Amino acid sequence: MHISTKCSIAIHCLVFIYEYGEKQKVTSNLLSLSTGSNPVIIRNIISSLKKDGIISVKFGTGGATLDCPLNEITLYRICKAIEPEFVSKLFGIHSLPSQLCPVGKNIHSVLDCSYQKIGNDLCDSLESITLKDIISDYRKCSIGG
Amino acid sequence: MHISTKCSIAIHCLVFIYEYGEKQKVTSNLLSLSTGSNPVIIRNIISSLKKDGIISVKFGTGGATLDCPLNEITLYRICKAIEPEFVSKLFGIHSLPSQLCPVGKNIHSVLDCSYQKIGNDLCDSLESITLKDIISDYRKCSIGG
DNA sequence: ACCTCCTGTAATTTTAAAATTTACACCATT
DNA sequence: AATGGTGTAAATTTTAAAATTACAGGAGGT
Repeated sequence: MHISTKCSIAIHCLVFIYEYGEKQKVTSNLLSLSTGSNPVIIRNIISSLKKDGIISVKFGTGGATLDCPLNEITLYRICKAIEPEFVSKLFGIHSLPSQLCPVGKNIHSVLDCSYQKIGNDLCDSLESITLKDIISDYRKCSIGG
Repeated sequence: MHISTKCSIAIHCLVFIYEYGEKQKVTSNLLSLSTGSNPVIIRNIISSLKKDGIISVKFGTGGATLDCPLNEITLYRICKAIEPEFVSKLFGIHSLPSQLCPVGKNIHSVLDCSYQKIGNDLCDSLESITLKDIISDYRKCSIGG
């Protein structure tokens, strides 16, 4: 029901892999230290990104590398890879409206009309930002701080 | 971190009040039955909508009525009334990235750049839908089902 | 004046979802 | 065969949301 923290962690990982992946072996343990979250969470995220073809991981010996040009990796693609149903999960809907009440009986379809439109707009918005933009933001930020 | 179910319940209540508010006294108990959620949740939602001037409630004797033209009640206004910080809560961010890592140190600012843009787009989208649209969807839906 | 039905809120408990931890099979390199 | 990695499953802990309980107070009917 929200843009998951996993998505933020995924972006963190991708930035890390892009910036340091050629110099050193990027393991789930290293990413776990950098993000401050659990290695298993990292492995699950990495696994999702891998299935989508965004990155590839050397089996056995370990280490993740980007497998795709920066401008083809949109936020939409990342969110979708992490959680395929993220759009429908974005909206919380009360599950048991009364079927005896005319409003209760129809409220789900009514909400769907609006929520679908908002979901589509959100996807467009997520589609418009790529890892290329994010890397460029990162380089700007990391000069100062 | 998501568009709350409270928001869906609020919309449900507003439709109910608009459609039946003149014929009968709409109490929190009635809305609780129609939505299938707890009277206290309803009262809290009603209270938030009241503070925003969307509805008014007769004190003591009870009963809620719309206090505002339909086309001035946007989804943005409803979400904001229910949860003023809903935009920033939309995005989950891992809270403890390593400050020793250049990516970890800057990831929050980097994410903010993109998330702010997405948050703005979402607000525009929510602003574009009003209760007038929703009532009209409701009337279409309730003919068939 | 008193009873009833309602609102407004605080405090607690329950429920459900997310994240962490633990555990272990399997692969590649040395 | 020892080491350091991945890939998952299962159990536990943590956290946030929703429901419940409880009660003080207002307005109207009798």
